[in-house]
Amino acid sequence: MVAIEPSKTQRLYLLLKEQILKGVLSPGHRLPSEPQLAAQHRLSRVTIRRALEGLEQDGLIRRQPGAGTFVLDARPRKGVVGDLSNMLAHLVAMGRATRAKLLSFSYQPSPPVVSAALKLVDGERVQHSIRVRYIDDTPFSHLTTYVPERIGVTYSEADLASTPLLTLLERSGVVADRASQTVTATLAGPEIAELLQVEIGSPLLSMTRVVYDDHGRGVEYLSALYRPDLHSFQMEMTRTGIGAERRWSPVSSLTRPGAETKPLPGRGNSRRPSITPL
Amino acid sequence: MVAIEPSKTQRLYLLLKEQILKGVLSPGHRLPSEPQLAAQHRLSRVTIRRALEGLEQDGLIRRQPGAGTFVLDARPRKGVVGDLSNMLAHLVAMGRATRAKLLSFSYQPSPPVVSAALKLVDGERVQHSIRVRYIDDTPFSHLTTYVPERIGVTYSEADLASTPLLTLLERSGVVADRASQTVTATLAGPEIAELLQVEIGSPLLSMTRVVYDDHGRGVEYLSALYRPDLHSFQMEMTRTGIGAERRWSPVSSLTRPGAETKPLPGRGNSRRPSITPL
DNA sequence: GCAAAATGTTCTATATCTAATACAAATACA
DNA sequence: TGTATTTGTATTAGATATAGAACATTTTGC
Repeated sequence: MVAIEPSKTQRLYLLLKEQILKGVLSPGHRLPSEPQLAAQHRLSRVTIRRALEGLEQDGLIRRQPGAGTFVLDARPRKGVVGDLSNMLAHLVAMGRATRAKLLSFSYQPSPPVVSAALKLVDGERVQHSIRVRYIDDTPFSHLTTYVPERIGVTYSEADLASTPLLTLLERSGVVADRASQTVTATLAGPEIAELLQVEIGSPLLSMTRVVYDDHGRGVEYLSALYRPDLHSFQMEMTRTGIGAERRWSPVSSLTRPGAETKPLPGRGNSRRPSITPL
Repeated sequence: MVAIEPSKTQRLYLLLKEQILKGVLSPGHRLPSEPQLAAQHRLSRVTIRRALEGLEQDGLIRRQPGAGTFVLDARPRKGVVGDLSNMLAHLVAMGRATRAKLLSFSYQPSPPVVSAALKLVDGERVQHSIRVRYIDDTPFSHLTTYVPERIGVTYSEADLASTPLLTLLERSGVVADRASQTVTATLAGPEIAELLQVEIGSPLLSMTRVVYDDHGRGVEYLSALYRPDLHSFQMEMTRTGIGAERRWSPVSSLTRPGAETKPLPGRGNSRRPSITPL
């Protein structure tokens, strides 16, 4: 019984991809010839070529007969970079067309995980929904939400298909006050892969958020998956405290809808830590 | 020409491994039968079995003829959930033993990406280093850093192997003032996979951070990779503003070292928001 | 005890991966 | 203009991955 290993082709493909994206191999640089690569990695030229074909498809290299294989300008992520927490507001402000497809809508006993997070009594019922959100007709997030039944009944299936959940909640008188969110990385399974239009086994950003109202009661449990090629989670920080207590603290990341792009490192940035380190 | 993909066996193997380690499938839980899995994933039973064999070898499942396949309590080490920005300080505060292995240390012309981020003139030289950080002898982060040469010369190779880079910088009189960081998801290539002791093709949390001093000059470019089974990025937020301007704002997220719950990355972290309202 | 369902085992057949080789076409350079 | 080197293409052969099926053995549950 052998450990499960990836194919040699994929190994080489990932290796080269890594080096290119990482900048080890800079744009314009010529890769070793196929026979050379074959010798270096002790693989046949067929395998080398298959890996290069993958890179070519990714737009990472240019192959010129007779000349060689060259690294292209691997542009670092042209995607919509934004703070996941306010992303939707962002997109709307930027006038991007977003829509959500409702895949599932039901009332059911709360899964243990959700019960624990929202501090429900065991088996209490919740409103459960699964949505995929699109931006300009390309899927960019997969949202699974759980809301305590007492709150869930205040909106309908149609509401959920058209309006952000948080908006619905606040319309119902719920005061979203605090949230705790966790970001991790996962792999796309067959289902998710199809919905988000990525390959099975692709990396995904996974975010779990629990929202509490002003009484500290859990009102929403959200598990979201994002395509890392379309989004990344960005935040600004400042250095606060002194001595051993000196640490990074987040800065309120209100990204200005007008000001696209860069973290804006300008020293003249008057937007000082608008956050109170209290 | 088809995109380079991992084998179906490996795909399924990684997918299930993920779910188990993440707690989606809790210990004791019985997996669907092999024919069921085959149907769900549209694979042959042979393939299903190969993947399960891998998991069995890892000690993640127990297979009992006639009964089924069960998830074992392989909950590895308790995941250290923390804010990536202050993680190191955390760990130190918790008395965990961390050490870094220096894999590379050199002075070289700045890669274009780094030049752009740090706003260096093209070709300006930088101090480049690659480190792997261990906690209790298991690798948990892979760090690639670039520092402008004028600053880089203030510390030695030995310094870097023993002391956090930011500490070195501040010791040299650099005042780290602001930082911009971006979090995404990637896949582990062969090199990284070996260094972080994960499978090739495993998901990784990728963080890029640019640190600026009080004059707005870039002083450090950091590209870090984290194992999502050991760490996740957590933050607390509050709801601020009114009306259409109502948004999420981050809260200084100091995790209390004392609060040693059974965290576990991913879904189901029921840990109550442990912010210190100071 | 019996039937259903689960994993374990074995087999055949096909597709894909990989190696090895040969040759054509395009390019670079002395 | 050659000549060497490069990528593109094709063929052959063997190893491996995957699908599909049949059957044995163990367990569960009635």
